[in-house]
Amino acid sequence: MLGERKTIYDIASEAGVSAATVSRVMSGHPNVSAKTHAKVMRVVEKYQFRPSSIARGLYHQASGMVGFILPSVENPYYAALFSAAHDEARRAGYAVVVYHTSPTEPLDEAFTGDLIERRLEGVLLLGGVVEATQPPGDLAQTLTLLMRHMPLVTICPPVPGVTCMNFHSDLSASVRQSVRHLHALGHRRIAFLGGSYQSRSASEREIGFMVEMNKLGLTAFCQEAGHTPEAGELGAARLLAPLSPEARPTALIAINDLVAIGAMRQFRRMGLTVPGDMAVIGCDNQFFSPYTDPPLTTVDLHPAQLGRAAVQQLLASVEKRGDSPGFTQVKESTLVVRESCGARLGRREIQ
Amino acid sequence: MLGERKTIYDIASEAGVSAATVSRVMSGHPNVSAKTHAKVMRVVEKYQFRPSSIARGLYHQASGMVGFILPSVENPYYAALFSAAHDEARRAGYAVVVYHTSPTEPLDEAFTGDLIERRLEGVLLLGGVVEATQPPGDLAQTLTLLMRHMPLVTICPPVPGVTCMNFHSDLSASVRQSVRHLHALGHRRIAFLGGSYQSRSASEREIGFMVEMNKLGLTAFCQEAGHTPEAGELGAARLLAPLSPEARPTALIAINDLVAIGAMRQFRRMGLTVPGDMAVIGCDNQFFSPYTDPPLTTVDLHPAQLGRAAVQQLLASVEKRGDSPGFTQVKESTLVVRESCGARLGRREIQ
DNA sequence: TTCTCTATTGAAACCCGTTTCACTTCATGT
DNA sequence: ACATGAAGTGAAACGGGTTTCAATAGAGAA
Repeated sequence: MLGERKTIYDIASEAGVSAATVSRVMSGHPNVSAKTHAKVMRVVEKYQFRPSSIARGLYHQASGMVGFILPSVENPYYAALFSAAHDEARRAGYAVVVYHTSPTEPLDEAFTGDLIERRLEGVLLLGGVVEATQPPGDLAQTLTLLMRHMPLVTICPPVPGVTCMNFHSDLSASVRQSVRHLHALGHRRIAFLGGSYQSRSASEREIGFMVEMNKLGLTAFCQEAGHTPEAGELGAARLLAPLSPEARPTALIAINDLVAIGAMRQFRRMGLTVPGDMAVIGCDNQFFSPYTDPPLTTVDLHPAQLGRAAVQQLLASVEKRGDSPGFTQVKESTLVVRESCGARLGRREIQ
Repeated sequence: MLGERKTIYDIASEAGVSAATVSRVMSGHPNVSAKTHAKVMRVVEKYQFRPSSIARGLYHQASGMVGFILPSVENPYYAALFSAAHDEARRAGYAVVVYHTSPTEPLDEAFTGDLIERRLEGVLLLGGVVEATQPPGDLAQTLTLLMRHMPLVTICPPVPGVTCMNFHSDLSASVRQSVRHLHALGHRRIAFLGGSYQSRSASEREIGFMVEMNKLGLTAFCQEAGHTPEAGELGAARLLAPLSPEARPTALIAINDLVAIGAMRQFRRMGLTVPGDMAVIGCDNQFFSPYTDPPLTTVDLHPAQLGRAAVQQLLASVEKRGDSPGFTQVKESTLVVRESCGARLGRREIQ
């Protein structure tokens, strides 16, 4: 059934015209007589002929494709980012090539070499988890080299040493907002859970937490953990294990909603109620967050807006066909208040 | 900074050799003297030269790319499927081009035309939600036409009228297993929530439900709904609204875990406990399912295995370069028992 | 020293659309 | 009837690799 590939020449000779004419018909060029158009279209439809965009790309020196690099699409935050960015690129007629990075597939020169060989017209780097899997200096060098071949837009905290177009959420501000919200509710003992110092996106939040806690004159509880529910569960246990019930924090800010649901499970297991014994704030406002018990207070980073803006910028840069100056644009985040952090009125009121 | 594109001829003349020699060096052809190799590599590295895979593809008539079509990557089930399939394709050296279908972007001939023009070497169709957005007859015709140009593997219930390579989960069996599990726990009044008759994946489950309920001599409660938490919440309300407390089902099987968490939220709102007043079983064993309260009993369809097997089959077919016979392979599913469906021992024991 | 064989290398054709440029028609104006 | 111009069409060059085939150079054999 797989038909032998027809070329524009096959169509031309069967229709009794030249290849140039077929090309004009296919691309909707106006200077073709109605009669010729019909003759050609008959043959085109007979074979379901579609001109090869590979050959076309060779001539135009444009592949019509952009690349998206992301750590994993299984994290719903990246899925939301990816989905919006994808739709935006498709709407503009570009095909989207996806690349997952992982510890076994670091973003090195072998990796970017593939993007360059395929002549992608631009690259969008989604996500800041990447850098944890490889030496940061190498990443900067690899990206800078990549930028010699195509425009690059990143959606993550700026990579030190890389000057490119960058969109990201003010993660530090979002955590500070969460801290102030909890403080206003009467919480004084607040913990931060998740991330690792290797990850820029995590350390940015952690620093924001420290800064705000310090400003309020409070002692910060910090517990490193990963970015998954499992890590949240384990991290919550580690956080509380050495503390007597009176010394425990009364509120917890998780690095994301995944870690938050893990922590909440641990709290249930320990017999702690949310928000009574422990208020919880997550981050990312994922689809499941309104459905946790209690519904999770969280921070919406507006990934869809971020993804769309980044792609628009990328495509503008692609179509300009020249160097684009690097810049950084910060997107505001929004605290979404639900029931997982109530006012501090319970029996363990502190200070 | 965007360097003027170097070609193999530029490299050749600067290195003082012919283009053929550069080509041989780039592709690791053995018959090149060490001296020539070094001369060429010096220039290649100077310019970070990478041969255009577009030009190479033109000659070889192979793009080195496969396409994945899926309704949305925001549903974690598809994300898991996609992720595994992606990694498998990348491991084999193929680039993955993603296409979302949606009501505004139906899988019609304009859509597949893009795949054909780009000369993708194979297509993987992930997901059975697609068909709800367009007339089923058109879908069959479109896919059959597409198969004239490239191998097609689908991961969803077989599309009527399309003979292609197909992998899917036995959704009917998975629901029947859930019914039997609930029956064994003593439940007699069981409801099915979610999906719509337009979706094959949904109706397959619904039929499985009916068949098993009938076999057990029980009356089936069925409530149509979508595939999202919102739909689950609304559907659960609709299901229970007309029923007196005594007439209510004691257990609910949701079409997926998303619908299940929506329903569970509705039950909480109505003051019903899970599993005390209402046992719940979901489907898909999503990452959040162990973290609901109570942890959700669900069915694991092993999407990663399904995705990998499908891609292996697709690539085998691509590399064979000939027609592949259609077939259907069914993947077993596994009931994952957690705490959202306990034994029927409570005050509302029925029959 | 000369012949033979093999390792290396380059010229040219090929893959398949696109576009420029020149040429042929045919219609309109005079 | 003839000039002018516009519309329609085809030949050929181009884009950037790959591969075949022929040619050359250098090594080993006689």
